[in-house]
Amino acid sequence: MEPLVCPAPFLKPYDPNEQEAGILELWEKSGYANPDVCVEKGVIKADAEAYSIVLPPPNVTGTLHMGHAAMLAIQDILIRYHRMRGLRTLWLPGTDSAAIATQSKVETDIYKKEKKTRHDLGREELLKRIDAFTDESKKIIIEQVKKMGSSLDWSRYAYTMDEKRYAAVMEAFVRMYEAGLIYRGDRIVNWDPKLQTTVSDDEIEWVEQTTSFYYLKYGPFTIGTARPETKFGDKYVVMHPDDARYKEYTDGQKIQLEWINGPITATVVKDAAVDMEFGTGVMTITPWHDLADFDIAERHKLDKERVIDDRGLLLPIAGEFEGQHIKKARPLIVEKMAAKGLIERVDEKYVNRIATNSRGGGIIEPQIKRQWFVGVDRPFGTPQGKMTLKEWMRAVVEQGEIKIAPERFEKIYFHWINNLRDWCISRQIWFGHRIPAWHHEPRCIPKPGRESDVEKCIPIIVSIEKPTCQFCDAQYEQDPDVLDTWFSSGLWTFSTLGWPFDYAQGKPKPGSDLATYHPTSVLETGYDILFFWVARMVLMSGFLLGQVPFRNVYLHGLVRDGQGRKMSKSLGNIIDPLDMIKKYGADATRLSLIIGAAPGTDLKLSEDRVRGYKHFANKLWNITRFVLENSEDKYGHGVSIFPEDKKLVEEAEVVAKEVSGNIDNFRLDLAADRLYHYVWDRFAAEIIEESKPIFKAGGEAAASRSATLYALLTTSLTLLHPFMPFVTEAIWQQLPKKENDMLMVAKWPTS
RNA sequence: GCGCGGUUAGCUCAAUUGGUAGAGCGCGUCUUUGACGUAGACGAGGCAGCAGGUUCGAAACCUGCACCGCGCACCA
Repeated sequence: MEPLVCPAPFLKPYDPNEQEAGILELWEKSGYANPDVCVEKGVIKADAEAYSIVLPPPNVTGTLHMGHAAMLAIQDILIRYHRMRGLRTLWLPGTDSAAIATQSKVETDIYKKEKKTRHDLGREELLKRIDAFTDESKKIIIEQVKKMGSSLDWSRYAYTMDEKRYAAVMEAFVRMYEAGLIYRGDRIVNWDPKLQTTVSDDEIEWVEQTTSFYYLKYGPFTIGTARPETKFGDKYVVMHPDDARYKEYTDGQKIQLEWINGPITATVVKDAAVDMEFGTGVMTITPWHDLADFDIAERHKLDKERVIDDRGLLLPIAGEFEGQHIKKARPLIVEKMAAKGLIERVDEKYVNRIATNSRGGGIIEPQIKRQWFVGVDRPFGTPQGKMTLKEWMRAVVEQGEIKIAPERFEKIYFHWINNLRDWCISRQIWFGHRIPAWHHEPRCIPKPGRESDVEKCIPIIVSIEKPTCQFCDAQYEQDPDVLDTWFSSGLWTFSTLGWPFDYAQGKPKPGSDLATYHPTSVLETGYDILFFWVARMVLMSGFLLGQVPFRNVYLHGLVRDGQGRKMSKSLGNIIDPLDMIKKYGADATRLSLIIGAAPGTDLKLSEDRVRGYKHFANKLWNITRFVLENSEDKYGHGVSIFPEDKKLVEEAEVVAKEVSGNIDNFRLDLAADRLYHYVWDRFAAEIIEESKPIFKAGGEAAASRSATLYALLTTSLTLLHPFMPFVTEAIWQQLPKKENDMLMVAKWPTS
C-alpha cells in the first residue's frame, strides 16, 4: 500500500537555502511577532501575562557579526518559548546611532575621499552625510537581523535618533536638570585630543606601554614620573602624613627649589592617598591633567594650573617649550632637565598604562573642563524614599528586584558602582542628541526701558524649546554639545515603549505599551556592556519612572574564534554569520552559538561546530520522512495506544519538562543539548530502530506505534522550534495533521 | 595591588549544584538492512594543572601553589 501522505518534500536532504526565505515570508505575513496580532487572531489571550525583551540595538555603523548572532539566537529562543507558552510576548527591535563611533567613521571616510574635515563641511552638511550613511546602514543591518529568524515585532521598530526617542531624551535631560541630578561644572574629564571631545570613563581602553620612568630631583626630594612634560606647574609636594621619613616636613611648609625653568616655591602637602611603599613615597601633583592629583587638589583647595592645551600643545607655563606638542617636547625637556642635573636616574623598562579612546580616538589627556554631568551622589525621590542614583542602582540588585545571571556578575556590578564617579555626558561632536540648554550670548542688549533689569538676565536656561529673554533682545543660543550616546541608551527600555507620551501623573497610561510591557522581563546582552548600558538603564529608569527597567539581566559571553582569540579583521579570523547561514543554514548557526555556551562564558566557535548542527537539521528532516512514510493511515484508523508506546510519550513529557526548566533558568545550552541528544540518540537511534520490526509485522501494534511516533515528532518539533525555528516550521508546514497551522504559535507541551 | 573566571580525550568544550567522566570535530574498523552516506554500528583515546585536606565516596567542597584569561584600581 502506498502511503497516503505525500513524502515528496522530504525526498531530498534538507536544504536550508531552499526553505528559509519562504519561511521568513510566512512568519512575516502572519504578523505573529506582534502580540496585538496574536491577541486579535485569538492565539494569545488578551489578559495573558506579558513577557517583553527590548533588543539591544545594533550600531548602524556595522554589519552583523557573531556576537549579534548569538544575542539574536538567545533572545529569539526566549521569545519564541514564551510566545508558545501563551504569554503576551513582545520583542522590540531597534538600531543605535552610536554617536562617536558613527561620526568618527563618516569623518574618516570623507577625509579619505575628499580630504575634507568636518569643519570644512560645517555642522549641517556633516549631519546630512551621516544621515545618508546611517539610512543605508540601517537597511543592511535590519535585513541581516531578519535572516537569523528573529521574531521581532518590526511594527514597533525604534531608532535612537528618531523623533520619539529625541523627544524622550530631551524630556529626560530637562527633568534630571530640574531635579538637580544634572549639573554643569568644571571637573576633570577624559579629553581626546584627536577627536576633540570628552569621553566617559567606561569608554577608555587602557593599553600597556613600556616607557622610561624618571626620578627627578625636586629640592630635597626625589619624585618619580613617566611624564616629565607635564611637570612645569608642579608646585605641591605630597607625602603621607604617617611617613616617618618626612616627619620633619609640615603641612603647608614652603620650600625654595630649582625646577625646570628656574627657581620655584613648593608647598608641602600631607595626604593619605600617597602610597608610602611606592618609590620614594613623595610625589608632586599635576591637578589639571591627572585625576588622582585633581582629587588631592580638591581636598586641600590647591591651585590647579593648566599645562597642555586641547590639541596637546604646551602652554606658556612651559616657557621655551610653549607651543610644542607634548610628544615631541618630551625628549627635549628631559635633555634640559638632565643638563640641569634634575634627573637622578631613569628606569628604562617601566610599564605604564596609557588611556586611549576605545571609540577610535586618540590618547586621552585628562583636562579640567566645563561639562555637563549626572551627579550620582545627589538624592532624589524614589518609591523607596530619598536616595542617590548610586544607592538606587545598588539597592535594586541587592533586594533582588533585578536578578543578574550568572550571579557572579552581581559582584562586578557592585564593585563598579562603588567606584563610580559623576558621569560626564556632554560630547563635543555634532552627531547626537543636542543638549537642550540655551546660553545667553552675546551678553545682554537691554530692551528700551529695561536697562536696570540686565542683572536679572539668566545666562543659561535648560528647556526643550528655545527660550526668549524677558529683559533684553539678545538671543539664546543652543549649547553646541551633544549627549553621550549611553544617555539615550539608558532610556531605551521605556523610550521605545512610549515614554514620555504615554506617561502622566507619575504612571503609565492604562493599556499603553508602557503599562503592559515595562519593566521588561529580561535584558539580554554581552557582559562587556554591563556598565555602559545595563547600569545606565537602571539609573535612568529609577529616576524617570521609579521602576527597574527589567526583572532579569542575562549576560552571554563573547564569541571568539576556535583558538579563543577575539575575532578581528587584522587577524583574519572572522566567522561571518551570513556566510554560515548560507553554507549551513540559520538553524545550524543558531545552535552552534547556543549549545556549549554556558552563561557568561566566552564561546569558541569554529566552522566545524556549525557544520555539525546542519547535520542535525538534516537528521530531523529524515526522521520526519520515516514517520510520514509509516503514517498511521497505513495501518488503520482509530487505534488504541499500547502501554509501551504510552511510556514513550511520557518519556517525551519528561524531556519537555526538563527543557522548560532549563530555559526558565537561562540554561539554554543545557536545554538545547538535551533536545539534541533526545532527538538523535533516543528518538532516531533507538525508538525508530525498534519501530522497524513493529512496522514490518503490521497490525494494531504498528498502528499504535505509528500514532506514537507522530506524536513524538510533533512534540520534538515543538520543543525544538525556539532553537531551530526554520527547519521545524518547514516540516510543520508539511505535516498532514496539526493543531495549529503555524508552529510559531503552536502550544508548548508543558504548561 | 584587589577581585573574578578558567585549567577535563588530539582540538573546542559539557556534565542541571559529591555517586567509578560525556558531546562535537578529528581518528580506526565495519555496514549500502525499509528515514538519513550530511548516515549507521562498533571502537581507540582522559590516573581530571600540581601538592595536600574533608568525605564511605570529589572533576565538583576546603587550603596552598603554578599557568592562562578577564574586570577593577588615584604606584605618581
